[in-house]
Amino acid sequence: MRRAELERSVTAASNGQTVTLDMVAAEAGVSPSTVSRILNGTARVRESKVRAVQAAIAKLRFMPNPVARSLARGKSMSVGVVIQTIDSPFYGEVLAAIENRLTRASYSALFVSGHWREEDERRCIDHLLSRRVEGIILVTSCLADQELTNLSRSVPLILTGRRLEAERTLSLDADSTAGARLATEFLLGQGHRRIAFITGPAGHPDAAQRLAGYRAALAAHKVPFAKKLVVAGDYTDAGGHVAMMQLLDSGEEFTAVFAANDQSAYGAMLALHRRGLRVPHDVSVVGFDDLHNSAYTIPPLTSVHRSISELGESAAEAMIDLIEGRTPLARLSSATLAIRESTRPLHG
Amino acid sequence: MRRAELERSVTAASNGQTVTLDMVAAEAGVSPSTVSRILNGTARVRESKVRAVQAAIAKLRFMPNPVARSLARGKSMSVGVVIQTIDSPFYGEVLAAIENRLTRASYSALFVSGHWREEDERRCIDHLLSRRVEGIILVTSCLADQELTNLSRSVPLILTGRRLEAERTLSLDADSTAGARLATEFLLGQGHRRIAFITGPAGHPDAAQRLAGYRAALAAHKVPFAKKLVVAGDYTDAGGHVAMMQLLDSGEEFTAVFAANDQSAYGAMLALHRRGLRVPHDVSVVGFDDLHNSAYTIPPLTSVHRSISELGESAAEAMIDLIEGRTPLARLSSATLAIRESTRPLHG
DNA sequence: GGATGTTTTGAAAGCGCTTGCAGAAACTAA
DNA sequence: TTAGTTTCTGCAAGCGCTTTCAAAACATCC
Repeated sequence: MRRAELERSVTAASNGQTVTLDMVAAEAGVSPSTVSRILNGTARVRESKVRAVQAAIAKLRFMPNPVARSLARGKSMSVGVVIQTIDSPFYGEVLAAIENRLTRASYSALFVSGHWREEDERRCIDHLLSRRVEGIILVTSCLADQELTNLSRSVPLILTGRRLEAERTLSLDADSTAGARLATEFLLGQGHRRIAFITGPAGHPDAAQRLAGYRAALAAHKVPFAKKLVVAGDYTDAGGHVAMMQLLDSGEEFTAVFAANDQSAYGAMLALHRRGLRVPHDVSVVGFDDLHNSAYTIPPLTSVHRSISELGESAAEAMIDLIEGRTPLARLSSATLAIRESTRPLHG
Repeated sequence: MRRAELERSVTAASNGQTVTLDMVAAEAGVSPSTVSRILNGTARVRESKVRAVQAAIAKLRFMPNPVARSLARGKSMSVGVVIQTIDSPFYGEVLAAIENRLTRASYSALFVSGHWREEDERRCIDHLLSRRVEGIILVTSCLADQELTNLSRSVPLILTGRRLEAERTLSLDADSTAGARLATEFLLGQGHRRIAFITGPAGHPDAAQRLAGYRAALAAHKVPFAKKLVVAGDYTDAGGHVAMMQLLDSGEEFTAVFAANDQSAYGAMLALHRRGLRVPHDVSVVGFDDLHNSAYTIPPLTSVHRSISELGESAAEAMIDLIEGRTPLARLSSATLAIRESTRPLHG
């Protein structure tokens, strides 16, 4: 049977001439329309013909040409996915999920990366549009609301990590605020009062939410917000490292730090390590995103977990709904905290 | 001008009716063929008409429909990219590079993941084939040589991390053997003699190369190969962790460990940490791939570096050459060692 | 058995763009 | 000015599939 599979692969592929629907029709002794109808189930066809056609299809190993199909139907069966950097663990997971869901619905995904540059992103979107994608999923975007609103007029949109009201547009906001609050409250609950925060890139809505969550938690616990404990990061390891160095240099006291994402936390932990501070003994660290890798850092990182693949799946699912005229129902399970070894009670 | 850009975006997109080449022709007062010729530069056209057409195109904001174009030309301008898991830092980097290069040549990439399962991979390939991709880049593959050879008969192939002779096929072997040898020799040079090795998944050609490189280095230095020092990993953090635990439990002595990839090394380092062994004080660790993250582990990991994005770019470049009938010249710069803080001279 | 109502089916006209072919135009040469 | 070239340019026929429309085939009923 191993042999058989091979056989199958070979013939399916190596047949020089491409088999067309017309050839199938000829072989089965029916008209092309009939074949098409059988293929798409768009009309009832006599059982005997169905069988004849199916036999012909099998014999010729016919595969409908999606390009022709797209042209005829005026639909491309593809959706664009804009991310900022493909090579980040976070985006990787999202993409995997999107691709997976989309493929199952026999759409295909066109990935493009905007590199966090407005201009690049605009070019990417134009590229997608010119490829006639039927919808665009923006996993984070640098563009202004106004511009996205306009875009939404020409193609359905899914936005993640951002809120926007527009026609045929769904914001799939993972509500980072709540997650950030959860993390901060956890630290507070462990007795920490001087909790530093490493931010995400300025101007990034999602990053703003995380800061907001941090502040909300402090406020709720009547812990004064100390501006000096907030240092700028940019969601990268390097940024987290620099931020922590700055913080340590500032002489400000703190017993815990909450980083706006895991990568920043990695950088921060390294900085602490270099300065001879131990995690969690001297400083507790919490991250956000719970990347796969975070269970294997030293020490394993406590982090806000928000099924990333669920986010991707939901986005894809919603996109399909939007394209096919249904009203998508977006429900994301809320964030939880993966508690590991990078945190400890203050006076434990 | 911010305003102007916006304007542009809007009109380009929101125009309800799709503008077709025929409309451009009408507007410019020429025949569709002429417009097409101007668009593709397939024939000389009177200067005055060229201008008229360009004006019409600009006025109508016409964008040629790639689907129609594909159908007419019989080319899809898209290439398939098969990887195993999209959500791994390594693949992420490769993809980014491939996407980047391909886009520049106005091809688009269709990514699919095979999840390390033969069957899945076969399905993916069928999917790509049915989408009429003009070539397939296999960033690692689970399939047998024979099957790939067959596949190569229907579409040009680029294989990375694997060697295969077939028509219209190029193996872009990053030569892991040399890299592995480099790493091992580095450890030997530092005085280590009992060097453990955590392998990649069994049956994976690339993993086999890494083991071969390790053995070659030992042999070259007349250090006996100790079977007991080789433990099975699977390229994941978890696998590396288990492998190291096993190794420690085995009671075998060693002063250094070389992991077949960075992720395994992360897992191994965590295992060492849990057992109270310090890196590099008690055990030196070397990884392979030099993921971005490896500069931020604790301690930062010494690792074999092989510009991943170069690999991706070259693969894409070669694919384009193959598709367009040129003979690709594949040159990959050789591996280097990124020396960081996870290793130290044995009697330093 | 013919009228009437239901399926089934095929012919043909696209979808938007490319291209071979041949006539029209613009030039050259005589 | 005319025949001979060399350029342009339009016509029309696809690319492979979908879909409308109406004819064909079959079933139903009085």
